[in-house]
Amino acid sequence: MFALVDCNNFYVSCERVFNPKLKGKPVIVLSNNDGCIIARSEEAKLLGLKMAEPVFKKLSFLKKNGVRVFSSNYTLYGDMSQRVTETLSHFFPQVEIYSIDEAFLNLSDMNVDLEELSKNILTTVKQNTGIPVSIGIGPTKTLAKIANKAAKLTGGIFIIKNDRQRDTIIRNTPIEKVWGIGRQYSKLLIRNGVKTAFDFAELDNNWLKTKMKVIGVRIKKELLGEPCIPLELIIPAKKAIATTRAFGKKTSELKYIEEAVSTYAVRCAEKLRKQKTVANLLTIFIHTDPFNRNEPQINKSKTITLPVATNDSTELVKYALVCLNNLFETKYKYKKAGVIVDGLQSETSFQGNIFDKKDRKQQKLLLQTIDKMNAEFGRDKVKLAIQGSGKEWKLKQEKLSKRYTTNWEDIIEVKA
DNA sequence: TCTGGGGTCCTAGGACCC
DNA sequence: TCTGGGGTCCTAGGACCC
Repeated sequence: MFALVDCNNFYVSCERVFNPKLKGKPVIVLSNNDGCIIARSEEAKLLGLKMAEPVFKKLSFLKKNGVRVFSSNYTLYGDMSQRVTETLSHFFPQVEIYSIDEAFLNLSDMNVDLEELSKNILTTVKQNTGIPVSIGIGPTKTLAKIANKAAKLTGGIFIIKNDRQRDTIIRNTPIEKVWGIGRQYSKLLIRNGVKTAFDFAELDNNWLKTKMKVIGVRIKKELLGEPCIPLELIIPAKKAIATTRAFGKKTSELKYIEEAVSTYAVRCAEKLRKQKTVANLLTIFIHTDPFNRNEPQINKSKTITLPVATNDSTELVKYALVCLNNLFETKYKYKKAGVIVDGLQSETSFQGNIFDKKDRKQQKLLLQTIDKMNAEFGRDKVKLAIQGSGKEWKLKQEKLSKRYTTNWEDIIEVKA
């Protein structure tokens, strides 16, 4: 059996842990740049606020209904996520961290009453971290996901115990709610009369294979209780790393875009060094604001193969700027840029270049020192001059809460 | 005025190898 | 009139996830 533990309205719950006044009130958390609604408390959902809704369309509504609004605070959420995972790891040897707010558990060798176990998890996680979670249990990951959805309506726990229960629950699961069925497949399936997970499980394998390839067949098996997706216990190294952002305000100035792109490249280099990999492909993209129909639009990208795979900030910045200058045209107002590194290989064993005469030892030492200083004194305390101040393009984050758990200055004070 | 960011997997098709 | 067979690797594009 698999369990899926899912934190309820995770980002909102994180905010509530440190600000109990938010309990019982409608609360939402916004995406980067304070753009869209990406987390909602139950009260906010009841008000009819939708996921991914642009917040500017709702400003007066939010005010009228006393909705509390927060910018996303990933430093806080990341740390809280780790605390939840730690608690789960005490219970179980086999935990797969599936996302920032979800974990799969393997319950196969657990000789205990699942109901009791689930209750225990619920209360312990709540006690240790302050975060409420729901648990869905089923014979496959796909069914555990479905059970988890049901758990949200039944007090936090739902267990699919036998085939009869499985049949009932998949009959009541709309096809678009199934893990792995997105918008496009939903449309296709509904067109073909497949409305529920149960309908899907009855489909002919050949039809499935032509329409949805191996993925479709796998989902069908999972829905019928045959596990095809194993627990991933080791977090695999990333195969690509991206840093992409919309600017706080639009700009036509190459200088500012250079600052932003350099900063994104440095960020990618830092992420590469952290997982001890080097990249040999670099992609830069820039584009205008796709929502503004009145302005001329442009959306360009350029990918280059680096002469030697690297995680050196200065080198990535150098090539990123070459690409950018290649793409940039003065007449547009740019809204977003991004840097993506690809073709990642291990730092210690990658394909060299016989013409490369550069001494990399010295440079590596320098980068390690910078990483250490920035870890201690704060991001970008030591940075490249080209990165600039960021005040022309940095994110809008007007409703940011404190970093309660990772920053001494933000720690909560108790007055007695 | 204002609409997020960061990933993965699968497949088809072309280039290339012996 | 007639020109092999069996592979791998890479990339772009489309789907998905949170």
